[in-house]
Amino acid sequence: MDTAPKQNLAISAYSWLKHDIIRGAFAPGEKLLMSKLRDRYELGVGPLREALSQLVSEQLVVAISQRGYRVASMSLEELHDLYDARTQLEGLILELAIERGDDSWEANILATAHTLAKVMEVNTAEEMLDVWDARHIAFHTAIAAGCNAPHLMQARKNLFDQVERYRHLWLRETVFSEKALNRKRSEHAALVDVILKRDAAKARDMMRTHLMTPVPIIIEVMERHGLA
Amino acid sequence: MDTAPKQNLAISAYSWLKHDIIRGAFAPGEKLLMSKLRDRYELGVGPLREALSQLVSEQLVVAISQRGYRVASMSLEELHDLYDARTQLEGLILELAIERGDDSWEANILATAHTLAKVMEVNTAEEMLDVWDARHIAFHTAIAAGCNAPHLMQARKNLFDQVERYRHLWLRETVFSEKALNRKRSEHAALVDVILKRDAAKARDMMRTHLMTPVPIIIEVMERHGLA
DNA sequence: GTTTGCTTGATTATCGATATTCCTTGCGAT
DNA sequence: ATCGCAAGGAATATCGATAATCAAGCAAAC
Repeated sequence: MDTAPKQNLAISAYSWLKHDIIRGAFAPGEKLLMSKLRDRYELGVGPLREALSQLVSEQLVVAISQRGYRVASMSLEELHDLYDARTQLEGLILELAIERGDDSWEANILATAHTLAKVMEVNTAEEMLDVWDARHIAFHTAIAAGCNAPHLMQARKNLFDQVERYRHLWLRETVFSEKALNRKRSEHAALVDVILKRDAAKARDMMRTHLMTPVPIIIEVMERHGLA
Repeated sequence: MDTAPKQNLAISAYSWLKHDIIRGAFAPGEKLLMSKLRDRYELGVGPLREALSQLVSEQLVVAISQRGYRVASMSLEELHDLYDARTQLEGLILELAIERGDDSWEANILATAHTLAKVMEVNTAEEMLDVWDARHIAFHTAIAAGCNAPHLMQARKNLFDQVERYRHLWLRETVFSEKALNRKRSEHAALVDVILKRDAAKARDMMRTHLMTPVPIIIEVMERHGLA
């Protein structure tokens, strides 16, 4: 059967708002007028407030009582803290995964790495970006999943959602550069190699370096866009 | 001036609901009828839905579209995963804190440890529980704060909020037992000692052991209460 | 010239009413 | 007896209207 989940408007509003905030359709710090949001999404204030409440929990939006909602601001300081936290957490999770991962974990890493390595047959540039990013995320998630700790994975996802606004700045620079893509390709191959050899210390260091490479590019883009 | 923050009803509803869920006023898995919540807190459905949305983000409540909200269930499986995640994360944060902590970090640890060690002059049993718990949390938070990574601290807090329902089961058993309290006291003293010596590996092991001690007690209480 | 207070328009916060969806129960057919 | 289905009751989801609050502009006073 066609099990159309029939989700309620608050959930839809949440998805759309999150998407638009991450993609930069709303500027950091921008006030989110209920009247504007009503027009844009054709929704009542009820569902909107529910969606915004959830985004406040995720720290993509800040609420000021009696004064509505604003998009969370971005700063170099937060960028550094986010990537610091993310790098440390991903390193921890990777060590656990190497300690705990089983055969199907290894198989999934190889499968997702393979899929990621051959993103070729795409049409438009936007599609390229979406496809590469989705497979890139799937690859890293497959690695992390070996830690066998759902709540650590949840914490990882929370951090990732927060960093995604910054990361998206980097993505546009990388995906459209053959050179940058090739560099990522070889980094991923080296990572897989070390992980399958279960060399935890080396894998952790490589992962940290790998995760940190976007930071200088993001800083450059932020300064260019006057965000810093 | 008396800066009464004048927070809106949704925020109040969030605090009350969270408090009541953690303290077990609503059973795990219990359906949260809007009509009942309306009566209990004397609020409209709007603020309630906003509060519940946030609790869904924190995974203390689950929402099923078109079918309302339920308190998140509890299980031995989740208990083990939560404590695993928490222990690993707290260990990571402690290592970072030992590497990065400065003089004022050390001072705060000593200060909060001292305050925790002498919880004596309390009146009622309930007050004892609240005071001891607050100081206990302050002590551990002071240790963690040395990592100097706000977003890791946020991830830590998220995990803590989720574990608090389980932890509360343990708290009632521990705080009212002079023997258990003494054991915690000496563990804390030993922890402070090792931390100030900046012995990261040993400190991490001790911290993990310390955090894990409640687990068997919680399992016992859960089985007694038919939660498992 | 700066500050204070008032007025007015704009915005948020909340509730009650309505529409939609879900769940149970009971009846009839197989 | 069991299954399917329809009807009624219960609960959720949403909107529009109203009340409460805030922000800007102007005027008068110091």
